[in-house]
Amino acid sequence: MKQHELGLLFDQMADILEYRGENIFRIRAYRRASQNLLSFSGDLERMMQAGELQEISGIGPDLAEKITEYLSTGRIAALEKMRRTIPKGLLELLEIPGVGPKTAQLLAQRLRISTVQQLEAAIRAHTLSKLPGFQKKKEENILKGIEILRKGRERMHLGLALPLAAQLIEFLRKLPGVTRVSTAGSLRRMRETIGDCDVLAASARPAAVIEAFTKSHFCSRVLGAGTTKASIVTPQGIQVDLRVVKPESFGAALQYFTGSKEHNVRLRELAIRKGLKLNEYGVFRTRTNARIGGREEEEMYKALGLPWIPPELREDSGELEAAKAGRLPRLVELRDVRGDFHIHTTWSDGSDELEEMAKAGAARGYEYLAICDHSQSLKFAHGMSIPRLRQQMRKIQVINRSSKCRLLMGSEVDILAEGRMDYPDRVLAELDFVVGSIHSGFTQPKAMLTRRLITAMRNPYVTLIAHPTGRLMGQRDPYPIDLAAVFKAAKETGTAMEINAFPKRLDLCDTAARQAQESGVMLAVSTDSHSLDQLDQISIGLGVARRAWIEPSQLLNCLPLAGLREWIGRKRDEALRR
DNA sequence: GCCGTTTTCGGCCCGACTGTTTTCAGTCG
Repeated sequence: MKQHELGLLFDQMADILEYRGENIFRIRAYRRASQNLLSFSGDLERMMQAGELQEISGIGPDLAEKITEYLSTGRIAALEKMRRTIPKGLLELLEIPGVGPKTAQLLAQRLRISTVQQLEAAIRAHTLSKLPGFQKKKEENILKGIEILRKGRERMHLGLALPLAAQLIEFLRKLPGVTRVSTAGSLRRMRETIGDCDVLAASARPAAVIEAFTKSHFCSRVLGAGTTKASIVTPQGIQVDLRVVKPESFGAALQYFTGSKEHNVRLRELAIRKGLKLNEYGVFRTRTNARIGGREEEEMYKALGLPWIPPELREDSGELEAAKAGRLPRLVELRDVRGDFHIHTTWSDGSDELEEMAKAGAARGYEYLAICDHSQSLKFAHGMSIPRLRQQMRKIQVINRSSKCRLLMGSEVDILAEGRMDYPDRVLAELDFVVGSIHSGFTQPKAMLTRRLITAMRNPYVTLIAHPTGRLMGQRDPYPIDLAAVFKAAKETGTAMEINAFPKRLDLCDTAARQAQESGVMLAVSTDSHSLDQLDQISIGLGVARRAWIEPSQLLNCLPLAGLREWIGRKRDEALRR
């Protein structure tokens, strides 16, 4: 997680440089380094020791040195020095939407304002209007910005954004003159949280679409609307940005608005070197301004000599290099998935019956579903005693006689404080599929939690470690574990690691999952469904898997039933032979 | 501050919207 801390620190350095009005390209270098570190999935410490930090894109000699300094001392002297050159509290001003470096500079130098409170008081006292270029409207905008900042600029998770996006798309598709519609932005890239919903439409008459949109029931407040784009807030308080382009530019606009920004910047740099120019209207020859594509997204990449890159990979985290070398992964898709694991029913804390789950699995074309209700210790979730577990196993065997989708006899077994499992091995041996998970003792030190997980993985019957870091977005931070050590043990013991598809969990997260996949660990997407409809959340988990560059061969769900049984059996055999 | 199938120096992505000083700087994505 050091890369995350460093990413934030470099971003702060960029803020300060920007406030001081320094070289824009130097600022950009810090921003790019920040972004790349935030999405970096490798082992920073190891790279530092091997002297490989400069292999990270955007990291040169200077920043490599700053990273080394931070990893060894926990500080960056240059940043501390920079902080002393700006008024205290000023960085907070820059957080206000609508306040950039120029405004902050003006406020600090002319009115000695350097905190949000001071700024608010000054607006209420109308002292801002004394500044050049400040009138009523601008004051109002800043007040609105402060309000948004206070609300915490909440990002919503994908589970909320996807249904809204589906409704928006249906609405837009029905408007007269609209020929194509798509999500864009972080939503299309399947980021785990979304700042605002980006939607793109193609129409020969964009202004009419914008008007219909801002007058629709989706809109409770218009933040801004021109002839080709509009930003609104829905009654639920979600910001939606709509762009409308001519059909011949749809591909270019889709590419452009899907981002990420870093991916696009790299793409345009590449274009310049090839004598081309990219924008949201198409791809053009720089010299003649002749347009050579833009109706389809593929054309944009093709013009640069690249294959189409799946949106989930567009984070400037190696996808352009892979595309150039013809080594893009064949990402896992829903049609590769043959089953789901970690399913709860009325036997513990789920709300639907075994039979209904079997039918729902068959309806999705699944070969199998692993039923994994809670184990005996987890009283509040109606964890099952051993006799009750055996009763459920008998029931499953009966259902399997007539079910198209096979139910696997499984359990979500608590990993107890010392790494011992909540059922004895003789009981685990009766099960087809054992999920191990931690539900208690989250506050143990890192070393102890890590040892606890590794001990569980050494158990021959444990197939899968569920939600390995235990995080709940907005509620509980991940508990501290040594991921590299856990993945090493997973690889050695033949234990799979879960990508839990529950929208608040998404655990492993994208970067951790990529680290696991690069370590050669088998992964599994499971929905942790507690009801029938939650089985659909598999697509959210697959989004994470795709962001982690996972191919079908690296995902347990893609094995046919026989192959799955073989994979589970291999670990049991090898462990018992020792 | 980074980076290289034009370059180890001299470049570095592009456009919409807003408010306003009415021609463009500032901010955002």
